Amino acid sequence: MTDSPRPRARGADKRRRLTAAAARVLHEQGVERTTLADIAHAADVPVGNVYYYFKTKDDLVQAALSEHSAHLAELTGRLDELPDPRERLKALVETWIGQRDVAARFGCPTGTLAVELDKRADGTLDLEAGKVIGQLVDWAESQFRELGLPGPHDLAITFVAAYQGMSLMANALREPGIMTREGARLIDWLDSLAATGDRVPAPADPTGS
Amino acid sequence: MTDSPRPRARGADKRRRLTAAAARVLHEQGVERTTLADIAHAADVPVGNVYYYFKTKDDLVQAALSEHSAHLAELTGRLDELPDPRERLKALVETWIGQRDVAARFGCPTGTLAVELDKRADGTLDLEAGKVIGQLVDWAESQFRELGLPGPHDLAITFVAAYQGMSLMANALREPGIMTREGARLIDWLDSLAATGDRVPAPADPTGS
DNA sequence: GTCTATATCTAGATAGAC
DNA sequence: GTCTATCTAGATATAGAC
Repeated sequence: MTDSPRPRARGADKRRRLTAAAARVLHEQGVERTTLADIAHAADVPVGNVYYYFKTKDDLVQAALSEHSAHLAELTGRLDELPDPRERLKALVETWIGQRDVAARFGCPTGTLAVELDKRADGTLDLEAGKVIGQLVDWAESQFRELGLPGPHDLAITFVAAYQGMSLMANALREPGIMTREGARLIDWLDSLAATGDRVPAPADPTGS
Repeated sequence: MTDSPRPRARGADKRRRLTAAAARVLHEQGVERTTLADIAHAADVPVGNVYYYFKTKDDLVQAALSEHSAHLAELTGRLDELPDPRERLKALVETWIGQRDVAARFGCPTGTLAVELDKRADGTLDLEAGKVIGQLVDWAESQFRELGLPGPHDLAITFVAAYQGMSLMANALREPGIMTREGARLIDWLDSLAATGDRVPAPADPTGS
């Protein structure tokens, strides 16, 4: 508030570098196998200096999750500019297919983080990754609702589950082609929706599809 | 070799207990967060004694994977007694739904293990969990082939990916209901197959499963 | 604000007594 | 064959010099 002569100019830069490095390295190596030295080295910051910007390792994990969340928000924000909700969903699948090589090597950044954090018994970060996945579900649900499809929430769950499933399989079997084939199948599924019912209401069919 | 008066009677028992405890605890806590003391305690074996049965921690992880593989083989072996391949697949999905609570808390044992091991850069165990998933894919592929459906391998990938996806989502969002709803959807999908193409012959296929 | 040196703690692994 | 005591490495975190 007082006139501080921007003493944190380079400091903020280092914090940003550490956050970006954490997001990348934690995705590649997982939380438990990654040391602070790994992140510091990737960010080109002296090891001991990390604690000036982040009090604990978990704070860095939280920062990485925020990074993923912001990245997702930016991506969906761009997709929102497309006029048709169905085209937005299909474009998202295309994005995933485009990242098939990294998915086959390291899996979905948020999904694999969720798997690892869910193993925690203490209530520290075990649900934080789930929130980011929930953010994606919410966005997808909005698209399905805008399309007038019945059960938009369940459709969104199915949609995101398909992405997580194909990412895990591509990763476990080290086959990027799984992303391509399952992605195409997912797009077909999006196209098939409402082709059956067409009209909006859908009397009383909670099962959908 | 000589007539040893079964000195390994209790020894073999302890090894079995350690393997079973490893499978359970590694599923619940993950590999990196689980200590040898955790496994020893769960197996009711003194901590230092573990090394008499397993040279390294990774040996215990491998033993847990073998346990999961054997469990899967036993399960599919029972399903193979059903006359119709489609019923076998549907019965498997029912089994998964029946385990929804543990899936929502800890995820699929093999799938979460695969996610964690895939993060390893060294070539130690990073592909071992993928082999167990491949074992499931192979079994499912046999069923689809026996049904005379085109592209049985890809169908098997889709099938297992759906399972992994719904397990991960149920786990990340802590909602067992996802297993129920997505499981029902998966069964509907199985029923819908071949409704399109009707089955092309494959009348007497000697290779079939 | 930045960084080095170091304290502390934990877990994997081993030596050797019983 | 069983178990205890201990060694050692490495990682988080801190104290304090610059």
